[in-house]
Amino acid sequence: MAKTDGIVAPLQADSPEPLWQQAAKAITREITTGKLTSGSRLPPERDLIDRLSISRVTLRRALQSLVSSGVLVSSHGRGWYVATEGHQEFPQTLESFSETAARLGLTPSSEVLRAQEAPATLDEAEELSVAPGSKLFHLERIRKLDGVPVAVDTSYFPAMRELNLSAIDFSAASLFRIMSDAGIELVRADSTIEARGADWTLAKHLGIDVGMPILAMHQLIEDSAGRPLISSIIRYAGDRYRLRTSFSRTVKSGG
Amino acid sequence: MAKTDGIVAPLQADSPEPLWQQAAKAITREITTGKLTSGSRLPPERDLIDRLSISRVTLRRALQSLVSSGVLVSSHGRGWYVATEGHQEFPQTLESFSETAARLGLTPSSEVLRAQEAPATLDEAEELSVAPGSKLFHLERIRKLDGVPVAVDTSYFPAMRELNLSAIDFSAASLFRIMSDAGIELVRADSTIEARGADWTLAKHLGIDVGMPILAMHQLIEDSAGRPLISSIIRYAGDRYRLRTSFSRTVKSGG
DNA sequence: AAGTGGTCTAGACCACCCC
DNA sequence: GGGTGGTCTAGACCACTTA
Repeated sequence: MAKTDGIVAPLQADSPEPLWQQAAKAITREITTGKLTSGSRLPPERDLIDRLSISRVTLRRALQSLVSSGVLVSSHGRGWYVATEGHQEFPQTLESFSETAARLGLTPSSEVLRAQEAPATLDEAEELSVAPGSKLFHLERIRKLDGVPVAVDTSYFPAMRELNLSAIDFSAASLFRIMSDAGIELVRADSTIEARGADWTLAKHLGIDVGMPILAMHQLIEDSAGRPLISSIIRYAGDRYRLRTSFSRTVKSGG
Repeated sequence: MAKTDGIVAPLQADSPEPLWQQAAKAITREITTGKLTSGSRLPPERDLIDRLSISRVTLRRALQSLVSSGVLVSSHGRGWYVATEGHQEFPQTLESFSETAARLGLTPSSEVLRAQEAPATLDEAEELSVAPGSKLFHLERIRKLDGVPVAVDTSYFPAMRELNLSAIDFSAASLFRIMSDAGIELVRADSTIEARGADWTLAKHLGIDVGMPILAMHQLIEDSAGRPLISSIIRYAGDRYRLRTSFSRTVKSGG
């Protein structure tokens, strides 16, 4: 009975990170390491609170956060289940470039046009809430599918030392992955999406004519505290890409 | 001191609706009726639990739900505030046409191009999971802001009897409102967004040149059981509209 | 120091599922 | 009936803000 076959409990109460977040991560870890497979049932809540040494309310807060990230689903009277690929709800999550590539069976690649530090202009500084003139890292890449140019991605963000930017091969790296590895959590992206005509530069990079339709998405990506961390504009050739997402409508007050 | 100047408490424990939802609605009501104005501070949590006769945990669940719908914001140590226009977080759902109009202070209107029943084609039938040849209602409208044509909205959906379609003035009606009034809940919309060039018809309706950039969003709107109910394509003039939303990224394990 | 939101607990009761 | 998730409570302690 001392056999803790499954989720264990190294949660620490003195950490600045709330217990429920630690619990959520502990559960996620069981899934990513394969100890809990897709579609399988979790131990009952009353077991988990013992193993994790937290209260049921706290555990449920962790479980709830995993529901809203689409990792778990609950079934009243039956139990908690790891979300299956098909059943996976992605409320408000945009399919990423590499996810799209995988879905279509195509190989994604990048051509780096620019990867350097530069002092922030007034506009850039205001957008990211940093001091004008402070160091920003600018990254500009052509994104390709099976070698065909599909989009131009232009991003900038504060050149934080812990990112170790000089060591990175941006033709392969994912910006989200880099940030995540540095312990920086990106949780929200305020986005605007519009259609424009291609300007000369963009037309050249994408191999299309000037004036052809371009799908432009601007995102201001924030951490959990709402601090803006990355500004990004990605411009897709209109006839080569399509954004996919699934919106869920909020249940407004019963007017 | 018996003066309950503000939020009162007609919550009923025997209702099928959870207490925290009732509480959330009660608070929303105070805002929509103007008793709590934009930017103003709410009474402290420990007051509210007395007035509403609920526990603090339950109240906080209600408050939290209003945060995620962008109605309230909290400030540690200071209090709860009604979200202001400027502080307004991006909608977690896609901002609707009329919501956008309201945000910009413009008057939305519609010109009806088509509003009639027609038998479903094979493609239409497949998309909505109905029998080919069954009655679909087709609605096509030009959407305007302050009289300026901004988009063409083309939708079709099964001609359900309970919708009472012949009695509706589609130049003013919202499709979502009609469905909601008929007791039909629209909860999810699988969406694709792309940029195209305007064809001749669209150019004519929007008063722009052929080939100008168009932002086209296709939505397949589903009820809570995942049944497709409405297929809709809305095509915006690229230089007159911009979609706004806020994506949340799943918090993956801290690997 | 007082007031306020943020986190957490232990325990209760209910509704649903399956045997 | 026994197991499971869903809701709710009363009370505690902590962290931040304001004076």
